[in-house]
Amino acid sequence: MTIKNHHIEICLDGPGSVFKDLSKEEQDVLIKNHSYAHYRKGEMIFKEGEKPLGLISLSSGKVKLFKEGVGGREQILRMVRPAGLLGYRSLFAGMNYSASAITLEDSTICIIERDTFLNLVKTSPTLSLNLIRMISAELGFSNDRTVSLTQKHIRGRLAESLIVLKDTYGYETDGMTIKAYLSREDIANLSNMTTSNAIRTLSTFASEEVISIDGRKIKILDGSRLERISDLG
Amino acid sequence: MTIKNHHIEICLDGPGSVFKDLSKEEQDVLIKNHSYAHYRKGEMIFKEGEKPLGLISLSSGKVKLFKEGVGGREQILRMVRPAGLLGYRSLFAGMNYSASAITLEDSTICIIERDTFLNLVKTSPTLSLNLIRMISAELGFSNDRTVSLTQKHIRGRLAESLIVLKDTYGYETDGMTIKAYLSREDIANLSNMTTSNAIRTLSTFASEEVISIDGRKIKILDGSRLERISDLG
DNA sequence: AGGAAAGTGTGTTGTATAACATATTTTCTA
DNA sequence: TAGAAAATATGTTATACAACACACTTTCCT
Repeated sequence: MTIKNHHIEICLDGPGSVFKDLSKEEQDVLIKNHSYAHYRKGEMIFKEGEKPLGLISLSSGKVKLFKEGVGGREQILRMVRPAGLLGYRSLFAGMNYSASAITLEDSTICIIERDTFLNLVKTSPTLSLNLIRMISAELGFSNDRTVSLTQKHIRGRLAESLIVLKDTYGYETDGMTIKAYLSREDIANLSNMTTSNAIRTLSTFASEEVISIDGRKIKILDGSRLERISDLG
Repeated sequence: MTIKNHHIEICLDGPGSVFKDLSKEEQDVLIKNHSYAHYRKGEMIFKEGEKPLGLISLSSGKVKLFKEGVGGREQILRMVRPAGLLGYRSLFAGMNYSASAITLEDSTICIIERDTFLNLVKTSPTLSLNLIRMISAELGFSNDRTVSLTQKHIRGRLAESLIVLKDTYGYETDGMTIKAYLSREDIANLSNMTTSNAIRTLSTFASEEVISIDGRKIKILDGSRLERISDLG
């Protein structure tokens, strides 16, 4: 039996992994045909327009997936956490990447070779159903965000983004601090607003004691209030 | 052998159908386990929050899929054409509909019973791969739209919507008239703007001779110019 | 260590577009 | 077929937010 190293183990069995309930044999194929890579904080994993080499699964760290819009303005589409996949869309479509991925902290990825992955999808109903469910969920998220980002006002958009961050990365052990330390610029790009307005609105939330801020550390003091701000738009 | 009626035939073999290259046996299962329904223009097929009964495939007509946002404001997520699917996302997630569907003209749908569909997905790698490809494509579309709708200015958003309509429904035989006759309000809800601004901007485009308008009939006079307006934002 | 670069914070101005108002035309429907 | 309702059209006003300017602080290099 092949010995799983730590990185691929997380990619296979980590939270929400699409490979979770595959058979030993199927997982073995993946173990034998993967490689991995480390990236330091702020490094680019891939860039819009490049050709995908394989399926990427995040083993550790945090990654932002984003598109460049009008005038190079960045819109973050999704925040990725370990066992999350990157680049599968382009892989299935046989197209080049239509978004870029950059690490937010030191990260490790597993890369599963293109054909290995596609063949496994063809032979494993479990995997394909997991993939269908995962992509469907992401489509739902994307649709929700389209409506939020276009219709909600600044306060609502920022509140929603903080909730998204909390839901994606969870809390530190204190049960209040969001386990993600983004720059104000990234928070702005997640929320479709300028950096200035992200800074300003975060300060306002802090003065209203909905959150507290200490550098990049954000504590959610009043979750239900934050939820209400997000819902009202 | 089961005789295909006209409606299910389109759903199985129509343009972009995910059932297209299924085996005779597999298609037969669908033929035996489907029903169909007619809707007149403007009728609701399903509403956000309702429970999905089965997979819906559009056999004829046109349908808008939309979400209600802040203050009931409608955002059209997708325009559906024959052989396009509706409601699969909720079906896979086992959730209620998270968007509503209304016909834009008299339409016919085929309904494939929930379990029939899910079982077929489990046993047919062809179907699951087709589904994965289709959902991936839609996710790509959704991501693109998120960026366009949030970042482009009114002219760019409207231009893009006209291009989307043209790409989805094509031209009439004259090769200029968009084969879709939406209300100004629907065009606005597709483009994330108010009805007034949709009307105004359409007029401007007409006065610039990029398009011509005659009631709901829209002719694209200068496609490359329209493309440029869309790209510039 | 010391200078540059990046990130954070706050006030001011400009503008795109929503909101509103109202007229006209077209489409339903009883 | 008349009256109501919906859709289209256009002008005016209000405002949310981007854009800009600038000070201050932290982080990054070599």
